[in-house]
Amino acid sequence: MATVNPSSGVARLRVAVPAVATRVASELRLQIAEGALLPGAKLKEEALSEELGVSRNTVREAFAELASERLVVRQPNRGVFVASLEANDIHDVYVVRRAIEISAVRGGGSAESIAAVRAAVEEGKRAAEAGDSEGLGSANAHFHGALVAMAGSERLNVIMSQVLAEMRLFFHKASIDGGFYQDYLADNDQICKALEAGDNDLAAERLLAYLARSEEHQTAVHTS
Amino acid sequence: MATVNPSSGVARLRVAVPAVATRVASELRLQIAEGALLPGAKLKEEALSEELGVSRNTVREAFAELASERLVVRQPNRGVFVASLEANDIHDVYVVRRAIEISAVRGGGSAESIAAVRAAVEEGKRAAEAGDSEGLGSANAHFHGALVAMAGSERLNVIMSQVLAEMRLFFHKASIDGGFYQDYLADNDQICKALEAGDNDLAAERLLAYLARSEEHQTAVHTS
DNA sequence: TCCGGCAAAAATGTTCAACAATTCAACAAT
DNA sequence: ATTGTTGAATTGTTGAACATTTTTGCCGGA
Repeated sequence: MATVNPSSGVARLRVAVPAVATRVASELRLQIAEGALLPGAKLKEEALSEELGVSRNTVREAFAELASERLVVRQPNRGVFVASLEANDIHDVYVVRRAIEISAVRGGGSAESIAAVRAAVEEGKRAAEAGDSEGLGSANAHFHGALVAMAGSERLNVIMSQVLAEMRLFFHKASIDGGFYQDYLADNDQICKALEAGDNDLAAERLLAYLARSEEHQTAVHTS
Repeated sequence: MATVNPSSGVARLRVAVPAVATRVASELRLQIAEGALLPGAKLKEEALSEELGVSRNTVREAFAELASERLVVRQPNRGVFVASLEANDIHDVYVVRRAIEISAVRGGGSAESIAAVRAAVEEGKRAAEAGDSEGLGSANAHFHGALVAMAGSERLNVIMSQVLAEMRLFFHKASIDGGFYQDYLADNDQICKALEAGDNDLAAERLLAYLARSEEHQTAVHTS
C-alpha cells in the first residue's frame, strides 16, 4: 500500500501506520465505549478474529492491551469479558480520581492549560443548549481530563484517560438525567472560575464536593 | 467482598502453574529490577524465545504486559528495549508519587494499615544496622507502598507498584549513599509517628518535603 | 578518506495450522 | 436432586512460514 518511492529524498515521516493489533484494540475500545459491547459480554478469540479479518494471535495482543486498561478482564482458560464494575469498583475509581484530580488542581496550571479547561466548560454549555446529552457527557470527560492535564504529566494523563474509559463502562447504565447534568455544568464553571482567579485551593474544595456528589450519584444509580 | 461471579463459587487454587506468558513477563521483570538487563538494552524476540524455551508469540505477549507497565518501550519495527528514564521522566514519576502518596496520607488509614507502615520503618532500621543497602532500598519501597495501601484502593496500589518498579530502573544507577539513606530513615520514622498520632496533615507535609528532596537527589545523580 | 546509495542479512509484524489443556454442556446413572 | 462421564467448544501455546521494515556491509565515485 504505502509504496514509498525509495529514491525520493522526502523525509520519512513515520505516520504511525497503526500496527494491526493496536487498531483492533482501538476498535474494541470504541465498541465498549459506545455500549455495543456491554459489561460482562464475552469476547471470543475466533469469532473476533474472523469478524475483523485478523489472526487469533493479533486478537490476543489486542486483548492484552485492553486488559492492561482494565476494560476487559481475563479469566484463565475461560476467556476475556468486558469489565463489569461492582459498587466496590466504583468507589475505587473515585479514590483514584480524588488523588489525581485534586493534586492537579492544587498545583494549578499554565494560562493555556486553564484555557483548555474553560473550553471544555463552554463545550458543555453548548451541548446542554443543543440538548445533546451524549455531548454533555463527552464534554464533562474533557473537562476533567483538562483538569489533570494542568499538571503537565504524561503519566498522570494516561492514568486519567484510563479512568475515564473505565467510567464509560457504567455511564450508559446510569441513564443521563438532564437536571443532574445542569448542576454539574454549574459546578464545572465555578471550578474553572476559581482556577482563572488563581485560587487553587477553592477550586480543589469545589472539585472535592463535586466528586463526592458524583460518586454518590453513580453508586445510587448502580445499586438500584 | 468476594468478587461475585455467577459461576465461580470458589477460588481455584491454580497457583501452581501460572500461564507461560505471565511467567516469562515475571522473569523479565525480575531481571530488569535486579539490573541484569540495563536500561536501553534490546530484547530480541528470537533470542529470548530460545533462551526461555517458549515460542516467539509467547514472548510477544510478555512484552505487551511489560510495555503496559512502562518497563519496556516498543519501537515499531525496531524492537523492544528496557525503558530508559530521562530527567523529564524522573520528574513525571514524582508528580505521580506526590498525587498518590499525599492523597493516601491525607486520608489516613486503619490501625492495621498504619501498623504495616511502622513495620516497613522497622525493616529499614534493621537493614541499616546490618549494613544491607539493598535491603534499605527495598524497605523504603515497602514503606511508600504501605503509605498508599492505607487508602485501601486496589487501583491505587497497582499504580504505585508500577511506579516503584519504574523507580528501580534508575535506582541501580543512583549509587546508594549510606548517609543519605540515614536521613530518609529518620524522615520515614517521623512520617509514621505523625500517622500514629492521627495528624495526617503533618504526615503529608513531611512526606511532601521528603519527596521534594528525593526528587532533587535523583535528578542530581542522573544528570551528573 | 569520506560519502551516498544499493543489495543482502537480520529482525519484527502477522498469519496460519496444529495440538494440549481446560472448561462447558448434555446426558446417563445412582 | 446430585453425581459422574463423555464429547464439543474454547483457550493456551507452539512452530513454521511469509511480508515488511530496519540494519548492515559493501561498492563505486567524488
